[in-house]
Amino acid sequence: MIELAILGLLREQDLHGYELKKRIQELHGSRLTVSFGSLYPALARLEAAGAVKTVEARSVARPGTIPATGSLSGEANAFFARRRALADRDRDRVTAGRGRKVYGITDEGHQYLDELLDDPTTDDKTFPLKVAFCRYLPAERRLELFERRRSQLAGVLAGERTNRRRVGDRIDQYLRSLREHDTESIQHDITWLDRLIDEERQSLATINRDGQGQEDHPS
Amino acid sequence: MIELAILGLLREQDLHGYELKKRIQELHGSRLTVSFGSLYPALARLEAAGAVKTVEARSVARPGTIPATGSLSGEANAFFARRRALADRDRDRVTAGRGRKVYGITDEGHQYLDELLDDPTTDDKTFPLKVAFCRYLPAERRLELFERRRSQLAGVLAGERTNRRRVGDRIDQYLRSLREHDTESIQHDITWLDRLIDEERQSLATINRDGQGQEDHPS
DNA sequence: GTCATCATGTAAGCCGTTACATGATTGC
DNA sequence: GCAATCATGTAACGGCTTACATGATGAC
Repeated sequence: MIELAILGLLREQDLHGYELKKRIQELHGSRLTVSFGSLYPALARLEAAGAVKTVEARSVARPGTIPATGSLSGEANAFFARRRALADRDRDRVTAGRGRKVYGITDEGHQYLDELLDDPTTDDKTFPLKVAFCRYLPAERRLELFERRRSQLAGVLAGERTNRRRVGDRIDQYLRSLREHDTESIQHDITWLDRLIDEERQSLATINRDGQGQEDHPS
Repeated sequence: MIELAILGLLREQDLHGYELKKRIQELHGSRLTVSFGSLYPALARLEAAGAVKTVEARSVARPGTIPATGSLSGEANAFFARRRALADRDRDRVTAGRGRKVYGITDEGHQYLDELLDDPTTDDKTFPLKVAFCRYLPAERRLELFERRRSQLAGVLAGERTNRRRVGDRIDQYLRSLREHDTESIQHDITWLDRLIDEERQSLATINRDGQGQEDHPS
């Protein structure tokens, strides 16, 4: 779900395609790689659908300007962004040919992102991506997301146990080792999810106790 | 690589498509699912290429007969197989229409499987499948397979460390948790591989010391 | 006699890739 | 001025899925 990745990243910050690609890899440690051949058409699709729009027309590329990489706090970041914007205006020449196309998310895009996050599928590919952007979900739905994935993995584990009984022995050592490792990996995932769920429940309880219901939903 | 799965399974035992599908799921605990829409064309492709052949013409389906599921030792298994084969001959009627098509691997198929296992790609999808059938590799190449995967994962881990430095903070708690969990998962994989590599080296050393070089290569 | 399961196949389509083509900018 | 990297795009193709179509067999 490349669109989820794009919208999730754009929701935080305007970005151009090339930078988006890098950020997508960063999200999920190179397990999630997208090629330009799928990224650019996806951006075009999203633009046609009105979910994103070109924020800054083709302009001269100057690396480091748009991405605003770095660990600045909100205020400082905004300050430097303003300074850069001014500097940019002075130096921008629309040279003929290609330049950056910086995309931003629209209101429809926000809505679409919401839908994508709300979609109940939580497979191995989609779930990590949803976690990466689950901060944009209200706490209740985030909790549901974690619990849905947990029950799914628990199901797989149960299936493997009955499976092991069916297949029984007559299995070679490497296959056995692979299966054991699989089971351990899934258990590791479940343990992680349990921690996430627990933390989420605690924070929910705190919010309810203190009566600040909306605080977690910066939509 | 559905062909690897098919050939790997057929190398142990003749099977028909429907049963193959179930066995493929079993291999890698439902992470690897194939649909009939890809399985049957793949079988047709492999048959056209001469890698597999139809062992038993379309006959009446009688579950449990061909698959020979169960945990029987080699001799007992062979005995019952012979008994079943006799019974089958008596009862086989080629009813018009569809029945099972049981496939077996050919000499070319063995060769192709060898090539597939030898191919150096060890991505998340392919590697587990190769481990599932690595018993068909000579010990040296099996060791190489494990080491190749290990170094690949080590690379990912190194990349993530530098990555973490670049991105720095300004990362939300869920994304941080996701990344930490990713790192742990990869480390878990590496630990597993280290165990496999160690065992492989020990067994190789034993073989070399006892001078039975060929014993591990039932090709 | 009918329903679930077993069993094989085809067709349309989705989602992604690789390979190709183009050009701008930066550092040396 | 030349190479590496940044940057955007297109076209062909690959592999797999879903949905559809068909039919046999066994259990009740």
